[in-house]
Amino acid sequence: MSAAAPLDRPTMGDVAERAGVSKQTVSRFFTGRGYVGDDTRARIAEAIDDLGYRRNQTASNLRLSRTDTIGVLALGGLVYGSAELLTGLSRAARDVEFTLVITQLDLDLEAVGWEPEALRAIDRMLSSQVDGIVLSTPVQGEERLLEVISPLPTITVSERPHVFATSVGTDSRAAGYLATRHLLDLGHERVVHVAGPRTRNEARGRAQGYRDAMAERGLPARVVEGARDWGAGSGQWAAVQLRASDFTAVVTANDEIALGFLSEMRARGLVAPRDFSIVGVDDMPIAAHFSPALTTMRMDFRSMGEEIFRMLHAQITRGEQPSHRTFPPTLIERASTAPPGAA
Amino acid sequence: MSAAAPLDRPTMGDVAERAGVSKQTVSRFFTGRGYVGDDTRARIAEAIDDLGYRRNQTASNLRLSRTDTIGVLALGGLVYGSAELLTGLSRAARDVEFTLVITQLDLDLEAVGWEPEALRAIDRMLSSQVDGIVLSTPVQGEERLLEVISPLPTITVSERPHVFATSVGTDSRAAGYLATRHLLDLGHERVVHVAGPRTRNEARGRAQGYRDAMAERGLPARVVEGARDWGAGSGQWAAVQLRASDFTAVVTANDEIALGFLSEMRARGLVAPRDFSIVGVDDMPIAAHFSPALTTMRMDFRSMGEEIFRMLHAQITRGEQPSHRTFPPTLIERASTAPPGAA
DNA sequence: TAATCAAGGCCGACATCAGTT
DNA sequence: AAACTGATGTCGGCCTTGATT
Repeated sequence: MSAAAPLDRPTMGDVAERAGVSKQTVSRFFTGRGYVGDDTRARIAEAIDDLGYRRNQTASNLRLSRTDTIGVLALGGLVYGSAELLTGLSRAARDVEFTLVITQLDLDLEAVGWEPEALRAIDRMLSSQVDGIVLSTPVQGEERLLEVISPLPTITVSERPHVFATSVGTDSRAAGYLATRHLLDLGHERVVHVAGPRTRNEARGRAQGYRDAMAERGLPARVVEGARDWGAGSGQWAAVQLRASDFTAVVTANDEIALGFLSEMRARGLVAPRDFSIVGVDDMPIAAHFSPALTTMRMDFRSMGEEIFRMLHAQITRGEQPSHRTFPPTLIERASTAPPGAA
Repeated sequence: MSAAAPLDRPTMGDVAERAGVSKQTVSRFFTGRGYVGDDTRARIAEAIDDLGYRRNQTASNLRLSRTDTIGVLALGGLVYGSAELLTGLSRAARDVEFTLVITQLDLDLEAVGWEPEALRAIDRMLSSQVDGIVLSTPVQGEERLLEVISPLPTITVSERPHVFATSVGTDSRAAGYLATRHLLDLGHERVVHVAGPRTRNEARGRAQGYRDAMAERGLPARVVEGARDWGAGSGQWAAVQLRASDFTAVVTANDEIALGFLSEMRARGLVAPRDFSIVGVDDMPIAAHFSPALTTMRMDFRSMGEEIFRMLHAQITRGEQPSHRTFPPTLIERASTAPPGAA
């Protein structure tokens, strides 16, 4: 059993020899820095074609101390938001011929001990000479990771400004606030909130927005904590904790949790919006197909991903200073909300 | 506006100088090839710590013509299956300290003209000296991509064996077949199939399995084609095409399509399993929270991702020959299926 | 003989600078 | 002076060889 035979790829020298020029000229052909005559250019192009030559990026990386690569550290599962964010990052990276090195650490962030693993991943990225790093999961404890990364250009997905890094985030507080306001404006007073995983900044922000909106009206807040993930199971579990008399409306930390909540309530014969109103957060494509179609806060994760990449790229290539930006959510009204007692 | 100041990282030479040894000794310290005395080892470790030294991976890559990196080309959206697959790949890669370079091309595979973009992405990966490539989306036309990649170790996610590459896939035909059999065994005879995007091999496999099962019983097949993606909208659209008298049961190409179908039927006052039975494919976590809980074919994409990586790694490090493997689906019975006319 | 370490060359592309027309 | 090309050195680890204890 032996390793696969090394592929003997042609080098610039081979191309040069075949084209009857020096390898430096071939290098100029590729980089565009310096003159290459039309005649020479044609011969080089032909030689490249004949040999099936392809530039060795690793050699270039070493020489230039630049890889045109950014590292993306995605902590936790690839749920809707993170997947969309990755899509946005990918698209923007492709526009400027950058490559994404994605490390997904599917760790339980609610448990302890995920940090060493994350630090190892960052260490590997730094070794690989990535030009910048995106820390794509807002989570308690990210500050320590950012310190390690600095002074490399860094962006963290976060709602609050950071010292070491540019930060970009959805405005989770606004999402929670606006969702709650929507229900209050419909006339609901007993509104509860089903929170997301407690170590996630996004979950905390949404809960805070809910609390602020309730406080504004002088109404008591009631938050169901205890979600271990962003899944429907958490919504089902939360529904089990509540009695129908406890509330007339619910704001859930995201759409999937809303689905689980709806499903459990339906098992008890309670359907929205007849028996209660419900608002989710995210506006996943499937939310429009829930029964009833879900009113929710749209978060444009994809655009955010694109913007994140562009800001990081600006830091890398133009030395722009760290800054902060948030993306506002939008209320999407569907069938799951109505005034209380509308039946 | 100038580019960010280059970070002057220490090199092995700096470490060597500080530790009072030669850089070759420091290299041995890292690679483990050759002797390094305990005394020297300790001094080197200290110097590394003092300087905050980190190995430059790009230099190593160049010298060794090996990057411990594999490229992953993900065509189309990051839907449930592909996201789970990535998670499996990531996990297995981490076990052996490999890095994933993921290129997600969010192209419309139903449209023409996506191939050049895919070829460019592959070209970039080959330039970066990846040790192997995973083509993670089963799609019509992948053969041409595989030819370009060869003779680099390659795995494609596919249900059928390939000439150039190892292939691993879910058994979509079996999924379609078993889902249909389940309905037939319950006593249904008018069973229709809502197909997925037609350029996807998985969609075709599932449809074929459905047809085979129907043919086996001498029953006429009816397939609703026309889905442009794997989303719930496709299911809703399909439901609009059908009259209630057309069928007593449905097999949808995946769970999301089933959700859209359920939602549209409910709008017409028809609910499963009272008025019709329905089976999905994938067993997304949310499927258990649909109303009714969805009977579906579980596809273990995550394990498949892990296995894919391991097979590719075996090819890379031990020169194993291309082979083929499929992962069987499992029927998960929930509340959406019942004998016909069970109401 | 085994353990330990250093000197020099090499991977492949690119920058610099010198040289030619 | 402008257009064009080639020789040499460099990026930073790692391998080979050989010397010393």
